[in-house]
Amino acid sequence: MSLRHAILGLLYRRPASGYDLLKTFNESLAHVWPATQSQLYTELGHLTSSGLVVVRSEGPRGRKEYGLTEAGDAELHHWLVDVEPEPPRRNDALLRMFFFDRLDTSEARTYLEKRAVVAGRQQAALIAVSEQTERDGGPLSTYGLITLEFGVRLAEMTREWAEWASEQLPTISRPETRQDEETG
Amino acid sequence: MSLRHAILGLLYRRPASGYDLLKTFNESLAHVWPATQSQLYTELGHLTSSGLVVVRSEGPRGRKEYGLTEAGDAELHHWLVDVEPEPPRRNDALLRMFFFDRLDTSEARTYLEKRAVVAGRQQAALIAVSEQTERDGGPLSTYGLITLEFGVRLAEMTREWAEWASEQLPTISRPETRQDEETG
DNA sequence: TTGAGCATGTAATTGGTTACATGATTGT
DNA sequence: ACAATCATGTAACCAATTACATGCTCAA
Repeated sequence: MSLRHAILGLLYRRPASGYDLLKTFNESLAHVWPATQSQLYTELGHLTSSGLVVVRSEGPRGRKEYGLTEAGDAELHHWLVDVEPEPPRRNDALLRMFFFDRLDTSEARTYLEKRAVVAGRQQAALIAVSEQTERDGGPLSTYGLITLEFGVRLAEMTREWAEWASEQLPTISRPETRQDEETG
Repeated sequence: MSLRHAILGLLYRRPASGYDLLKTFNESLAHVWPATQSQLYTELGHLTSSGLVVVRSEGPRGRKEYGLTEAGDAELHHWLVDVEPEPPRRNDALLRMFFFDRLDTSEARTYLEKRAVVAGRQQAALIAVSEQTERDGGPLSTYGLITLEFGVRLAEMTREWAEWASEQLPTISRPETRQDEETG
């Protein structure tokens, strides 16, 4: 469960309220680890109970500003260096490929060409963000740029793969015939 | 929710019991869409209620063999061609990168070098599986090979990215200092 | 006769999403 | 006064994981 670590990581930089964290999640972390308002407030409660964060100060409108405790700081470091990252377990796009023998070749080709176009657009968008971040500069952006670069390379790889895949398709249209038929 | 579609896709090839499906999930689908025994039996119940699958025959030990209905077949086709695949939303490894300014350069380098090694091993393993599948042949393996190729390219890209990233690290060790400290 | 493998199901818990509910402050 | 935004919290629901629970069949 990395949500707790995402919160610890943000609080390491500066103390923040649930409301502040939500904005950061939506603006910066949305594409690597989305979280909802509901989740954040719940998790801040859990983190407080387990002593990893603490309410530093209370402000207007019931605002509670959280900060890391020493235990929270240690847990963040432990997670960063000692815990093996879990690769994503599920991939909707790849799951489909397993069943493409159900389609005829022209349907499969249409699908793969669309994947290539979408990946190309994604790549262009990420490059734009990347260049903007670079222009804005600042030493803190180093790791942001490294993260973005992964996205750029992933999009590029996906586009190339989809183009390659559509060339691998059998040239004759051969939708497999069902063995038997029944209406539920 | 793609589990239902994974089940439909497998049942399109041949009728199967929950037990059969579990084996196929563990052997073939584990890396793109894992599912547990519990999930499969529950989902087969839902699919039956909604008329997408039907019990074709019952065998020894209470075995129930499921097959697609016409509605199930239509739903599978609809999903394959009309529904945009959802890209994975969460990436544990990338989330870490956001917080790497908390580490000093040597810790970050160690981490990234390990990523590169792991990705390289992964790539080798997938190439081996790929070559074996190719040798075993059969027209049904076309899409299996396309899926595997994605994995190979992803691993390669990850390795290259991790190597590149470790070169981007600032040369001086500069762990950010905490602004303030408190024990919960 | 016994153990491996076949075969199904339910319960409890966790993590995530959507929706509901409420209210305070601040700038115009 | 009013709207925008700040700010927190809970409830219901869904998907996934782990654990619990039971029993049959077949081959050695």
